[in-house]
Amino acid sequence: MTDVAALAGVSLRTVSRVMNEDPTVSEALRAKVQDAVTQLHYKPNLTASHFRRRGGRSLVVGLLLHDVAEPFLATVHRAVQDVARAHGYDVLAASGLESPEREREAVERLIARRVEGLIITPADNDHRYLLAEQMSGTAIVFLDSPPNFLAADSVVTDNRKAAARGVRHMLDRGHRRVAYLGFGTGFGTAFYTNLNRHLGFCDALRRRRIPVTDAYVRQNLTTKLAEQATMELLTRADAPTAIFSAQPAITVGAIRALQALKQSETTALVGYDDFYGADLLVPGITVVAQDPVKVGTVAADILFRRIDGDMSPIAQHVLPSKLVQRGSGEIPLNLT
Amino acid sequence: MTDVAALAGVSLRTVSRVMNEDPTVSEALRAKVQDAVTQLHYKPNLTASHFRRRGGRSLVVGLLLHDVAEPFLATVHRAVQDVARAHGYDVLAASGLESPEREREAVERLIARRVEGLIITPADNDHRYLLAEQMSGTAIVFLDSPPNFLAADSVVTDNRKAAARGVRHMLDRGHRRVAYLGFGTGFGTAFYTNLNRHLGFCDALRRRRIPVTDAYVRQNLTTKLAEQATMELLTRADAPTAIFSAQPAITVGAIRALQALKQSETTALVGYDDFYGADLLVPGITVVAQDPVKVGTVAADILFRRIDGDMSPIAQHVLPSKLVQRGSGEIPLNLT
DNA sequence: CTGAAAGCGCTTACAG
DNA sequence: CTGAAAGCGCTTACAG
Repeated sequence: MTDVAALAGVSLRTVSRVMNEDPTVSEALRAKVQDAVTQLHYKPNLTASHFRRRGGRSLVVGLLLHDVAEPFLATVHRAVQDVARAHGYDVLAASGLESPEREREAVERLIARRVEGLIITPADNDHRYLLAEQMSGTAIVFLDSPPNFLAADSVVTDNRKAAARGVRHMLDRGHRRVAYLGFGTGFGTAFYTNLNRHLGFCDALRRRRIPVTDAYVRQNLTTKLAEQATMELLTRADAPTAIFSAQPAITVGAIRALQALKQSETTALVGYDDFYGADLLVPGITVVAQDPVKVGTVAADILFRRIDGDMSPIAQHVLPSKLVQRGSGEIPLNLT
Repeated sequence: MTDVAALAGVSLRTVSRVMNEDPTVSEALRAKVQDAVTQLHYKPNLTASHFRRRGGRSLVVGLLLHDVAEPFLATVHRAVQDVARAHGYDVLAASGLESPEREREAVERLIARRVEGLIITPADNDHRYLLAEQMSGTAIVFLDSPPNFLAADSVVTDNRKAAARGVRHMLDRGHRRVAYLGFGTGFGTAFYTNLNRHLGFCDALRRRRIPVTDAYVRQNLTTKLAEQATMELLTRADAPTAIFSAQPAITVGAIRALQALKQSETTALVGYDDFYGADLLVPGITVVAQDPVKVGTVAADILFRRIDGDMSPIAQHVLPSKLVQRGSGEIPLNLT
């Protein structure tokens, strides 16, 4: 910029004004500066400019996800990007939060980059470490599960109600032996969402006065383990006739087992959250699903409202899930 | 940092050394500084530090993708993130490159942020606008399709060979009437990859002395349009008995049509690139697929090698695709 | 409407 | 081993 000023024969300040499209610059000077800019291939340095700017606004927000490649989160990411762009912000995303330590490390990194806001899908169960940052003015929104030991906005789904609804859907069709295939225990979002989906499962059974036992409950599953668990459950004497799966990865494992056992058409299956191809399977897979675009958009909207100075009380925003009937969940109990 | 120095009673330089874990600092001073840091809740400002650092290294690379939510690209993104993290870099990703203008806008933005490297899935057909940036030292790697009018590294797939192989797979099973369902014409990657896949399709036919006509070729499809095109093609008198689909979104459309016509088990289908659930369908969908993790890792490796000063000649890296047989591509010609 | 100067939070030769 | 000073590329009161 100094070079531009020198070549154009004006002061730094004038160049700065031209670059920022300040209207109070005479046309003649503007032209001279523009000429110098093109001659020197000058490109503004956003880093330097925001660094110096009032309040040191970086025009960057951070997004912490377990994995940007996970389809649901990838769609959330895109939605956040779109909102950010509309506000003139860029988004710095980090993945790989497989442990509380990794979450903190990634957060530190983003804080060091002076992001103005942070959207977090938590991997940790204790967010007091964010207090100082929050007090220094950084907006923080939690996604998928609320923070612990910290007052901050969050955007979550009605995990419990939605799961109950999915299970009830199968109970309505005569099933009484329903399996629950769950994932994480442990930390953060995995713990929170799985817990609530499991509670919803229990709610549905209890409401129908079906004894809630752990006999049909399997936790800590992956795709592979879900396949094995399903095989094992379905080959028991008192095998479940319906399955509720808490997550797409697990649903896929269950489907593999059902196909191997040739029971896809006879065992009811409802999964939590939609996945690509679910409608192409035979039967189509019935799911209770959240809308990832909505989740990302709402979270980003709240974040930018806070960044813009919104001081309204902190809130937990609960988004509804919807039941998508495709066939697998409508399979009735077979009274042979 | 000034505050920390004041509280610890040392100079700025000493604080800087401690923060950067410079070993030539006495233990006593280190302890004093650390105390001050914790007392003041001091957090280093990466922006300022890299801003001042030799060469103005930002430790950020930019990643331009059509859509971070697209499953293939989301996985590429994750791979790039992982490599970047290993190098101590963050990645700034931008989506929504639906036009050459948007590509340029996004690139300008990243340049203004002084990224040290750029990985681009091009939407434009003319990359001369990047020349100045390239000469100023920014590493640039193209993904999915090579640059035009610019000498830069690229990581692409053997689109033509892989498509030919997929088509040949069906010809080997007796088919002679094969349809090609393609996507973009127009700009950038969509144009390049679709063109080469189509050429591969033609290669395979020609090698078997099957006349290459446009009768079974449909371009510019989306999922919806692919479904319609497939319906239309299969209800003709001389309907094709095999289908080659150039992209997952299109493959899904074709599958819908095949299911609606109850011809999933009788019409051969091979798709380009794998997709979630392809192995769960009945029949499973045979695909020629690239490995997105590999694509992202290779591109990032090259980028960081360039950032680290590698001056070896610019190269086009061609990654192999593999044929994944799952059933749909092995359906033989039915000689009724 | 424009120029000269200070300063954002750091790092880095330069002395000592 | 450490301090005082300059400066990265900008913006912003302060004068004129």
